[in-house]
Amino acid sequence: MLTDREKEILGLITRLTEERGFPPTLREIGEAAGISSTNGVRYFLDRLEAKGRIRRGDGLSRAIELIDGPARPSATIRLPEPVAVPLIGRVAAGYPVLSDENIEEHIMVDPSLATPGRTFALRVRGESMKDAGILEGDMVVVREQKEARSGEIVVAIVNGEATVKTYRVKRNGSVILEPANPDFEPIEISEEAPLEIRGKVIAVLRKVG
Amino acid sequence: MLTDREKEILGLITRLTEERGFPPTLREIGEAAGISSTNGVRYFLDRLEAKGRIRRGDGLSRAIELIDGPARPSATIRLPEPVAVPLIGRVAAGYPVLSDENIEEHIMVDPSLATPGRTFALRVRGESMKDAGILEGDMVVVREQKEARSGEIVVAIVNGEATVKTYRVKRNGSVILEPANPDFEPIEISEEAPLEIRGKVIAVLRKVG
DNA sequence: TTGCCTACTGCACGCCTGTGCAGTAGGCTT
DNA sequence: AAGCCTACTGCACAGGCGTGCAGTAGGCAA
Repeated sequence: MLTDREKEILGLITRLTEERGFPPTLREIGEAAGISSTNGVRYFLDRLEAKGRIRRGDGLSRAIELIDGPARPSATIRLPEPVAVPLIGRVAAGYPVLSDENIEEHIMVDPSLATPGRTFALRVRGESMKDAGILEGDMVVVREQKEARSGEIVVAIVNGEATVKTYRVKRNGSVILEPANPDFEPIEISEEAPLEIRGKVIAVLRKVG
Repeated sequence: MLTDREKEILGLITRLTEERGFPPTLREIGEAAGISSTNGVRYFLDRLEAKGRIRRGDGLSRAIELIDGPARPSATIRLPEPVAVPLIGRVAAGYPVLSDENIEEHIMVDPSLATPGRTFALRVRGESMKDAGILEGDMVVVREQKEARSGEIVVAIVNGEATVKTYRVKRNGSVILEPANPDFEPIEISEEAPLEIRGKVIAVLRKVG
């Protein structure tokens, strides 16, 4: 239906509109597409309008209305494919983390921060990892795994309670969960307080303000 | 927060934008609101921008972006629609942040963390905001704006250099950019070192490990 | 009554922006 | 070789459109 170049131009218009909140002018499209003449751009707008992908206001500036096509027209600009990560309510002992009843909603995460698959997100409670830049209310993206290497930040269950801490194996072989805040004490793992690693923190997301 | 008339004007702009797919001009708003002078309209736009309900492009026609944008007719499925945010390379003085050559790539962000529109992301250099949970290498999502309220974390240019700091207006009216790390000194704003605010940090993203 | 805030009018200026018209060049088909 | 489609360049032009500056009028608080 659309030629490659037409798709490209339509994608550009969509991107510019989304980024700025209002549609671009002919010259702005031209600059983005590498077309120096406003009429080169107009040629494409006429075409896109004839093909029903946009509507235009006569003589008005920026009067480009996008008519949503069946698919996202942005296929030509390489937008990364986001990953849907389930946001879970609680990490409880015994229960599998990724069970359906446990999933409240999904958040979309850039693929550079999370891989699809056995990944979940949860909201951090408490200030115990403050000095690692993980604050109360932050969301952490966690890759589900049962083991970890020393120094990695993990989600684990000790004493029936879920917690986010740095996993550390000491020289003498003893294991501790280390907070990143001098106000908190490390948790020593013993036979009375066994460790259940649920996953490893791979990203932190925070809404500011 | 808004006066009755301000609400009315904002509602008008929202309605016009939704009806036509692109924002109105000053004169179109005036006609709809019964204001004969473009400056009557401009008065309200200045107010709405100062109150953070819209953002405007300098000197550009129809460059009105609604902050709590018009409800886009998105087929709301169970997954949230991610927002594409351009990741920019450098924030230089005098240069518009959101120019095409400046955009390296896009990252996808959950809509709860960023609204579509004039938003960009950049990578943080330095440890000066460590205690605010913003570490070296983190990506911050920034809403482009030229002013800020005291206490907000901003991206600004002082002495030709881009920086992320807390914007603070003191009792005596003097302005400082405050780091969140005792190893760094606050930057005092003076006539020799003027302040150029580029935007406000609205989210922090970090890849761990 | 002085001042400040809200809510405008009126007008000139000048860049921004879409339009009209003329033309070019490569690729493909006939 | 002619013709048509895609994909543009270049330039002049008129009016759209935001901006600057000057001014007005009512309400309300000190």
